[in-house]
Amino acid sequence: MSSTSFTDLLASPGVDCYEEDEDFGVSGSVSLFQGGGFYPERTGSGLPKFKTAQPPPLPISHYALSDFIDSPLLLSSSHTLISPTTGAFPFQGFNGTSNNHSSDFPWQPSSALIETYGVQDHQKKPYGVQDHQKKQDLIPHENNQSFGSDRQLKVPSYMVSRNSNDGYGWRKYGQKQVKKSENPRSYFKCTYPNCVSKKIVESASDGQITEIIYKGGHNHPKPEFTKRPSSSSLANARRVFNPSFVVTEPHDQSENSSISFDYSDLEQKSFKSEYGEVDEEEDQPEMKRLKREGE
DNA sequence: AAGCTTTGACCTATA
DNA sequence: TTATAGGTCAAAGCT
Repeated sequence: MSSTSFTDLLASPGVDCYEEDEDFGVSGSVSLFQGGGFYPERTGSGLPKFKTAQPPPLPISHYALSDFIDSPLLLSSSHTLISPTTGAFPFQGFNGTSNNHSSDFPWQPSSALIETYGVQDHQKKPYGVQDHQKKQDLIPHENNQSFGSDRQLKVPSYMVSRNSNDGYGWRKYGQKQVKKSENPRSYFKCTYPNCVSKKIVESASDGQITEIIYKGGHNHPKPEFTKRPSSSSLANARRVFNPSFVVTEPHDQSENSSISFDYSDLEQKSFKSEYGEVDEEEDQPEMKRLKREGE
């Protein structure tokens, strides 16, 4: 197991390229656990402090993905692996047989900075500088070829611009063309009252999500949705986003020294909502829209 | 009518 | 100190 390579994981039948969305990154976020828990980082004023959260000493993303995967830190602390193709956790031994009470936990611990990368993007453009350098380090180029013709990764624009179906409600509050990427970034805030969680979605012109960055954490449980999508197309559309892997970075220096991967906790907390209901839970506004259109 | 996206302007951090 | 880039605001329009 310790020799599991990125390629192996890619080839693994257990890796479902159509697994769920980036929220696994959220669920798999790590840095918040060792510090005593949830940390929507806040300044003294109560505002989230994102900029100061650059943790140079030991960001995971400085390591090769294979190292990350092989890390006993990761393996020993959970039953899970991050799928390099999906960014999802296979959750071995957690196929719904475990505690499924996702609603039992008061909040979704998604406060770590999470970056998920769409695979296609890496073959068409190299990342440039700084963080992107790190990203490249995490991407075994040999494996990029595996995604060569994977056109099913195309993501409808509504997915990109809305919420990428992680179960939370997101409202777009800005878009910007940034220099270090050829793709525009869309800025989203969680629509839940008083929730400071944000995410930045970088998407290519053709609608492919190339990167998602989560900032801040949700201070509320994931909304429960009861709607069941009848549209297979919508379901399919939702599935096409295929983050190649998840990188987490603690963005609080206080957490640099020890990065904990307590996924077991996360499993219990979020798995149901991810695997059990996530197919049913839709982008809430999107569903409203579709519903309206159907009427 | 509410909630969303769009988009230009503005603010702030960084080199 | 200044220029630049990234992030956010907020008005307007749309669904």
